[in-house]
Formats: sequence, structure tokens, C-alpha cells
Amino acid sequence: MNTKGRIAREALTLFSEKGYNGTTVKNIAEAVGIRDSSLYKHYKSKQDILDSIMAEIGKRMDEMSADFGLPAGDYSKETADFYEDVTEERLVDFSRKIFMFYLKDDLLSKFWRMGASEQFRSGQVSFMFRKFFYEDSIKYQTALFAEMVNRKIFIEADPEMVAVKFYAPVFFLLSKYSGCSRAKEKEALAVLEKQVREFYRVYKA
Amino acid sequence: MNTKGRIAREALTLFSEKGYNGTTVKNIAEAVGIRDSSLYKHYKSKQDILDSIMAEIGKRMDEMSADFGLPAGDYSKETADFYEDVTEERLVDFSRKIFMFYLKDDLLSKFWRMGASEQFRSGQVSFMFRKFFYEDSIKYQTALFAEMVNRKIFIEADPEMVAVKFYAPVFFLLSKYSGCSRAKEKEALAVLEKQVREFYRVYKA
DNA sequence: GTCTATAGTTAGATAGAC
DNA sequence: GTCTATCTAACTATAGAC
Repeated sequence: MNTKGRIAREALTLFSEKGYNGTTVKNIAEAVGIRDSSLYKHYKSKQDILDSIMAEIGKRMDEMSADFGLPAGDYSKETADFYEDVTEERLVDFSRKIFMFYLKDDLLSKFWRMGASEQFRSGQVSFMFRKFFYEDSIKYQTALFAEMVNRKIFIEADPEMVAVKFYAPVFFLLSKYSGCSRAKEKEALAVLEKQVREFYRVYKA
Repeated sequence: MNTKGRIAREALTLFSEKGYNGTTVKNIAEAVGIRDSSLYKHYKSKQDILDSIMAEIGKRMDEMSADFGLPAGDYSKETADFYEDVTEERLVDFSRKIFMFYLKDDLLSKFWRMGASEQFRSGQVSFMFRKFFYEDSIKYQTALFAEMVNRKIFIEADPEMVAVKFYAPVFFLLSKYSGCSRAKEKEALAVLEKQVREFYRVYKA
């Protein structure tokens, strides 16, 4: 990987661990293995590094929409078709896949931790974190569950209420276990599975 | 209020808005209306201010345990007795009260935002945030629901699973709406009420 | 207990040699 | 594109007058 990319990579790692304010350009340069002054040949400021990272996070989120049809992506009939013959095992599998992606994807898991740290300030990090992990996620799943109620796959229920019921435990577990060890990760997956199985039991038609 | 108390108060406000690292002793002194050097007559360092705040947060949490029998407090039979003749309206009312307390209590709501910002670093803030809002909350409610299943108030179910089902939406809404405007607050309460009513519908005996 | 003054350090950023 | 050297500003903290 080229130096510019390595700077962004190390910077995001440090931002996710110590926050933007808690990280110095010297910290970043040290992690990369160069002097802090050299860093300014690649980026014009510390803020410029963050902006560059955020642009890439935005791209990765669009990719996610394409791969999973999830969240941020416009809700499409295609996605609901995927759920057409949903079984308990399929739902558990799919939930685990999404959960582990958020938890382990190098870019998104670090964005989660940086975003959680910045969510109550202003700026692009806070804006994107809130949009993606609060609003879009609920909006997307509300549309999805509405469709599944329509198709009689799920019982009659307020779709937004159901979306919160499904998503809130995922959000809670991501908050609690983001950046955790491998051992704790198994614990998280066990809790997640119970949640999803119970969800399916309650809302399947 | 005396100057020492006012320093702690303004410091917590700033820490909750800009984080510990993002706040300078000058910021704090300015908010209080004194020079930064004067601040050192009351506290020996910036860290000392934070330590003092955390001691108070600890005290407030113990008070909470006494007032609500909630979380951190040792689970007692008394608390379950409170739930003995639980109705849907009572549960909604009690949930709203707790939720609004976390959301509006000057000390705890600011601790939430500061803690959320610090949760992925080491130190006392992170330790207390994680202990209180992840572990203790779930532990307490697990014991509570176990007791309620025992007493046949709730249907047979894994108490920890039920605890996560109940608490995760509260946690999600607190994360999303902490520090929000009055108008948004009403939105949060409406969502919370739906969640609690549905919870009661699903798990009442 | 507040002030002015200042020490000592570190932050982000630039200049210019190689 | 990396380095050394340096600038300016900001930060935490202390000394000492009032």
C-alpha cells in the first residue's frame, strides 16, 4: 500500500482508539514510520486526513448497500424477495453475517468506534454516524418489515415498532462488543442468536 | 453554589459536549467566569476535576439504586414486590420515568454523553459507563425478570434474553436522543411507549 | 481566591536541504 | 517524498502580587 493510504489507515485506527482530538499528527506519523512533517506532503492538514477517511467510509457504505441491500441503500423489491422464503435458520444466518461485518470489517468497525466518540459533537463524522446507524437503519428495516407484513410472512404489526425491536438489540450488542476480543465475540454471537430466534418466534405469521 | 462546585458543573457540561481532550482548562475557566490559573486553587489538575466529577457520578448512581431500586443496586425482593401487581399502564409509566431520568437528569445525561465518547478508551469514565449501562443494567433486569417468571407474572422465557429485549430499545433511544431538543424528546417517548406496550403484550402471563 | 506573568511542553504546520 | 530545523499558537501548570 502507498504511503498516502497507510497514513489514512493508521490515522483511522488511532482515531477509533483515542478519538480525533486525542490523536496527534505525530502519533499518526510514528505509526506509519515517517516524520510528522513528511505527512504534509500527502495531506494538507490533520482535518484533510479525516475528510479523506470519511470519503472512503461513504464509498464503503454504498458498496454495502449493493452487497447486502442494506441500509442506506434504497429499499428495493429485490431485497424483500430475498426474504420471501425466510426461515428461522436463514434469518439467524443473515443476522450473524451482517453483525460480524459491522463488528469486524476493518473500515466500518473503526468508523463505529470513532463515530460513537464523536456522535454528540457537530461535523461530518457525527452526521454520518447518526444518519447511518440511527436513521437509515431504522428506515430501511421499517420498509422491509412493512413489505413482509404485506406478504403475510410476518404477523400484522406496526412496522417501525418491529424494526426497533429487531435493530435495537443489534445496536446494543455492537456498542457493547465493538473492538472486543475473540472470546467475547462468541458471547456476543450467542446473545444475538437468542434475540433473533425469539424475534422470529414472536413475529412469524 | 461555590466556585469549586461551579467548576465541576461547567467542566462536565463541556466534557459532555466536546469530550475531555477537546476541552481546555481555559474553556472551563471561561465558562465559570474566572482565569484559568485561578482554577488551580480549587483543583490540582484537569484530571483532578474529572476525578471529582466521577466521584459525584458514583454517588448519584447509588442514590438512583435507592430511589428506583435500579441498576447497580443489589437486586432485592422489595423491587420485585413493586412489580407484583404490574399492569401495562404501570410498566409504561415506570419506563417513561426511568427513561426521562436518564435523559434529563443534569448529572446522568451529561455522564451518558461523556461516557459514550470515552467508552472505547481506558480509564474510569469508560469503566463506569460500561459497568453501569451495559453490565449492571442487564444483570439487574435479568434477576428481575427471572423473579417475575417465577411468580408467573411473565410467561416462561430465558430471563437474560428478555432483559436484553426490554433494555436494548431503551439503550438505543437514549443513545439516539441524548441531548436532543424538547420536540425530539416527544418523538422518543412515543417510540418508547410502543416498545413497552408490545413488550408487555408478548411476555405477560 | 483572584489576578498577572510566565515557565515548560506540545500541538499543527511550513521552509528548505537532499 | 523524506528529512532537519523552525515557527507560531495553544495547552497545562506554577509563582507571586494583591
